[in-house]
Amino acid sequence: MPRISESTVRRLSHYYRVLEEVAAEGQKLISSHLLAEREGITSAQVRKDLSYFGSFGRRGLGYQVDHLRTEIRGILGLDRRWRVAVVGAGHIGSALMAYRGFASQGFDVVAVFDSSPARVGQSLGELTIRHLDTLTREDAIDMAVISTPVRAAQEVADVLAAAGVRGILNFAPRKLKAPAEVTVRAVDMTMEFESLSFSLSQARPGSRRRAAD
Amino acid sequence: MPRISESTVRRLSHYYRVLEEVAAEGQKLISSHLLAEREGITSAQVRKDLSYFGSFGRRGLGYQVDHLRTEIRGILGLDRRWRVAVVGAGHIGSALMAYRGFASQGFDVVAVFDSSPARVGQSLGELTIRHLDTLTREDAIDMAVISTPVRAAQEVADVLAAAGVRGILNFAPRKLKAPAEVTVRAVDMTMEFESLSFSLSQARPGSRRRAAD
DNA sequence: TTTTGTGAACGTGTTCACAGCG
DNA sequence: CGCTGTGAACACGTTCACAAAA
Repeated sequence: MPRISESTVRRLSHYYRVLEEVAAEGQKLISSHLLAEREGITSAQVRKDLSYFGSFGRRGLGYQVDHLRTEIRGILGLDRRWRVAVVGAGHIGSALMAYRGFASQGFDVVAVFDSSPARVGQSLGELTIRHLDTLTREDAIDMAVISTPVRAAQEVADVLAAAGVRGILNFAPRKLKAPAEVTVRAVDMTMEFESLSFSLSQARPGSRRRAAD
Repeated sequence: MPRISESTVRRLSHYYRVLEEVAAEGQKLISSHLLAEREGITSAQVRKDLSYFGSFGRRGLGYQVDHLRTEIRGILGLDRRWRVAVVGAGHIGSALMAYRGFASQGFDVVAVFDSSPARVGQSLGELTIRHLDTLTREDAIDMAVISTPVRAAQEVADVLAAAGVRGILNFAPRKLKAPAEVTVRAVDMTMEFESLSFSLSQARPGSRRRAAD
């Protein structure tokens, strides 16, 4: 099996979502063309992505929805539950915890940490906010969300790595250093806004105020 | 000027951030090597990225921090202010509005919308929540954040496009269709978690419970 | 000598196009 | 004939390596 690109993984998530919808509609079979349709993807891309993991379709027919869904669930590691910690119980951290969708997909937020003495001990949802110092390997955290201020982010990442956390989703706008066995993914809102700003600036050099009347 | 890749724009954001820091430290000059250092980028990449827009450095010397910062600010469109709307005053929408960093970078949240009758009329920060029906071109919104439930997202995007909004940052886990003149960027938390799940599953086939002792 | 700016080489991901199989 | 699976062609972004300039 070749190395799987990040784009392929993202598309697998997408296929999985489509399969869930299609399954809910009672559809039994689906073609690569139909799987591609909703995204801006080609059917060849779908087939290529899937081919990295096996041959799941039947020539002339397409893919069996239930079967493919099970396969992708396994590939993505969604056939188990993941223990998630949120570090930084500010706005973003709280927003994430409030989002119900995660639990249904296998992600259980089992701990929340904050460094503010005022916050520690308070409850957030069904959890009590803890100080990060109390995190141990016994917590068996699989992945963590860093939603702290940027200046604390690297230190938090170090503590997490030391506690055996193997996946980090970083919301702080700074590149984090982490050991090779820790996967770090970043969501950088500032960058997203700046990308939009760039696109909007490029689109109509000269007229910058509003869209054409 | 060639088409600029998304990765280049993201790196420009990074360079800009580094330049801000370096300028604050009073540094006058910086080399491509130093600009690259903090990210996992090569110095050649930095020079190539910048070369798409002009020749900002001096051979043998490097780049003047202030000058380059001004140039990148212009390239990214950060030399003006952008009128931003938040649609969906739930957890994520509120979290974004509470984030102070945006205003300082030129992004002013000037309107918040929600469809819930209970929410409309309430105040959020310094703004009063409005129904999306009241959005007009007169609001002169440049870009909008969609932080509604997924089922409403496409309809919201249509309304935004019709009101002349030219940039959308979509937090709903669904690909949005929009006219060519509207730039859509997506932040998909579910996909990020699933990517982590994939990485963690791949890392140690077999042992799935926790990191090695 | 230092460091930029850039064509050329390289590597990686996407698309094409068709063989293979139902 | 349908549609998948896949090598080959292609497109695009990154890295190399060096000429040009300070």
